[in-house]
Amino acid sequence: MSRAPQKRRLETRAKLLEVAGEIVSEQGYSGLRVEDVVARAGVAKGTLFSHFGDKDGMLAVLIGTEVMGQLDQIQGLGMPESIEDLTDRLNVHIDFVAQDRMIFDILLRYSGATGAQTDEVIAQTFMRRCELGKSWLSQMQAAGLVRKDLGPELLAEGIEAFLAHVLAISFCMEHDLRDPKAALKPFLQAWLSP
Amino acid sequence: MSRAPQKRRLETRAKLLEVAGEIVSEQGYSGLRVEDVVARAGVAKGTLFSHFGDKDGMLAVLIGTEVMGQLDQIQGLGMPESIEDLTDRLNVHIDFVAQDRMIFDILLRYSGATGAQTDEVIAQTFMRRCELGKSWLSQMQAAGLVRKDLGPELLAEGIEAFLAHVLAISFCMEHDLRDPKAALKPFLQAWLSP
DNA sequence: TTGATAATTTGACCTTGGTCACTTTATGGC
DNA sequence: GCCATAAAGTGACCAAGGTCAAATTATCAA
Repeated sequence: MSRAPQKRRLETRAKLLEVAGEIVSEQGYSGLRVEDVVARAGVAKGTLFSHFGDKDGMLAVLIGTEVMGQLDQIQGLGMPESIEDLTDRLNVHIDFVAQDRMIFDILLRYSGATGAQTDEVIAQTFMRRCELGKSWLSQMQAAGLVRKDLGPELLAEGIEAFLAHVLAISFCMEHDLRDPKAALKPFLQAWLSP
Repeated sequence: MSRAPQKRRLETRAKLLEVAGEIVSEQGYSGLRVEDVVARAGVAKGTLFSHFGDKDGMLAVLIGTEVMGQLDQIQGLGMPESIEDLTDRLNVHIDFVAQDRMIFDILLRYSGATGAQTDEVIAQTFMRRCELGKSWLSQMQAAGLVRKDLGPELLAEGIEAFLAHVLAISFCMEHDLRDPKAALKPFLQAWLSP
């Protein structure tokens, strides 16, 4: 049983995240260097690792926070009026992830985490999006907009699968000819139509 | 226009792959170190990079070759007799990928490659599995075993999406409670049933 | 206040993938 | 065979993430 973190530690953590966020907004996620972060934050390298475990751990917090904000945006919109409407609500997320392969990799690496560690922001975003999907889908089922022969949980998870798929494809194509947003539509139509 | 590679180069490449394969069978893909490979192969470090670009490039060849062998196995079996039969044929692949997260990462990184570079083994495996899926699915459609309202191409790609999804999930759970092979079944039943 | 204990931070050091100017080796025309 | 040129290979060097014993700072009971 460990004690609560001291104020100093919380400040250090906040400073690291603040500085890292600045660097990301200047140079993107791929341009982030641990050395740069600690230099700007005025702490030693080891401090960063004691806070986040590794570089990916820190990126996970940054990215998870960002995705949480996006979910806040979508949250209030209420039940989608159609499958297409539902699909369109994923565009914010697709645009965000598609901008940098590193985002996709980090999301993939931290998407599970069993939900045991409640401090894993990314795992929380997945759970939250799934819950949101479930809620929307069961409403849409009731309204006859979505097939009823499958449970909303399976449907929601399937959407996650297609979402990841079109994003993965978009990174594979060197000169990405394929637009992930357009690619998602036929899958969700096929998956959700009554 | 570059000339054909000299015999010496082909030998060096073969030696590197042979040695790397040995190390993998001893220590797994995650345990592979570039230093070890070049030491055992008796070449300089730069040589490896001149052959494969980077470490992942060499892993891609190793893994791609392995997957090709698995496809050879499945190839001859002919049209699956049911959706469950089809699902079971993916078990070899699932078992292989699930053994080491690095395999999954490499597959994801190289799965596209536009098909432009014909030397990319992994891109070829994806195309081949998709073609195989398409062929099976259109036969199964004709036999009334699979829904006919969607084209075999979309169905095959959807299977890829679910396959990647259950594998991703299996890596996320720390003490992987979920068996990816079992997890795949409901998705494919839902996706393919008439 | 003070000393014991735990939390936090430090930075020298390590590991490992990757680079590139240079050397060695092969090839083809004369 | 001899030389010019390209292919192949070399290894010292670099970059960047990650480690950990030691030092510093906070907390709290006596």
